[in-house]
Amino acid sequence: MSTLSTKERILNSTEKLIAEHGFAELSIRKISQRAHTNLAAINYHFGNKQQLIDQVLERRLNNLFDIRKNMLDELNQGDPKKVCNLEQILHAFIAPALFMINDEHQGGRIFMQVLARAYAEQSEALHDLMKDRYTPIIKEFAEAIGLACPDLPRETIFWRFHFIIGALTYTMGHFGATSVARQMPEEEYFEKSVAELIEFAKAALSV
Amino acid sequence: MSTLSTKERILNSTEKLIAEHGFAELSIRKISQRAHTNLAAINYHFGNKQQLIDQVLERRLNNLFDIRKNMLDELNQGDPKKVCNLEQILHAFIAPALFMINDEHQGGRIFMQVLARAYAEQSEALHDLMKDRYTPIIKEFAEAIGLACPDLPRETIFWRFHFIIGALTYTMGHFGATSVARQMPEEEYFEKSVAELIEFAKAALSV
DNA sequence: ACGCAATTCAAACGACTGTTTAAATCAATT
DNA sequence: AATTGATTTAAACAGTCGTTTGAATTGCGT
Repeated sequence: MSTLSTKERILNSTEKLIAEHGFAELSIRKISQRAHTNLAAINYHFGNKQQLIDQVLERRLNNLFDIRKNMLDELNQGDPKKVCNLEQILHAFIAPALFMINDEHQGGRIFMQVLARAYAEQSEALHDLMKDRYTPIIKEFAEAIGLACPDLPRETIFWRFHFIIGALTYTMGHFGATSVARQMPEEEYFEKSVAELIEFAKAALSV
Repeated sequence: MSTLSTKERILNSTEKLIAEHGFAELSIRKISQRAHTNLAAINYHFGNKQQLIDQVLERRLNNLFDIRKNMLDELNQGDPKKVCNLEQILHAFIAPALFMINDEHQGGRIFMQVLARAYAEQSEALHDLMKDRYTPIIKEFAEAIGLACPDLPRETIFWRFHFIIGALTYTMGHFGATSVARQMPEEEYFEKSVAELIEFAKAALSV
């Protein structure tokens, strides 16, 4: 049916179905139907439904975290104590997430809706992934921001960064919805979102 | 069993079950069991499951919007063109939402997790409610912020306010989780959240 | 071309889903 | 006390759910 393997087709159709209709209506029958395969293929390749969902989340999140980490390391040049430019730090954190959304070919926007829903549902697998991979990188970014904003107390940095993550998460999850309401072309609106969010974060950290 | 009516007990148990286990595991059998009533009582009082969920959302959202609107009108003194203090405007928007969270007696924190989940699931009923009631009030606040920040372009106001709403929504949805991680008493942490979020929003609108 | 392992498939399992039906119970009015 | 309407109940309905089973099929190394 396609050049992709059964396993890949299952992962893709799962992602699309979650984005389109949420977790509530997600069934392995619909998944297998959309992936042009059999019911039992899912249990064969992934064990059970939950482990399939976990792998959908992991597949892209690991990628996002790697990109963020690499961009920060490039600024750092391997030295966590190096003082970097605030805008570049924020760019390294924000841009990969939003670029992933705009990567229509790879279904990035779809994934962000999936992620937003899994986050709200407080998925256990997602929580574990966050603790193991996300939190350490968050801390690295917080450290870098602290060095770039020497006038702000450590505690303030924590709070402001927390709120910036909130603004980013909200924007990612509602990107499709808001872009419809705008009158500019979607591509233009996307780039505007990235720029405005970075400007917003800079302003929030400047006082 | 209780002083509350069957209808109220159903609404409350629904809210609690969504907050505890999400929409995925929500069944009218569990709801009726927890409300100490019969299966068919739900269909009798609410028509069907979806209309029950809709009423759970509406019950509290209408209340939140009313409070916000009243607080803004008090600042305005009924005149939408009156220039108000930025901090007071932000307080009128942010505080009612966070106070609702802290109202443990009325189950406010529970509701905010419900709201976060419904929002992620892109509930149709919630979307309609937003369009009819939320959007107009958002616009009123945006107007008031615009008057309070004469140096910022109208478009910038739009973006920054959008991000502030994101930070607020994120904080509401994850309040339970983050408060566990903090070492200060919960009550203190709550008040700190409100103050920090208002300071954050002020900073984000000051440049 | 054979044999073995990996993969795919149809079918069935038991459990759970939302909703409907009609009978039973309750509360209030005449 | 009888009657009426509102409420609650138990039971059944027709689907869908995730998972398992064992047979059929495929593809690859020999």
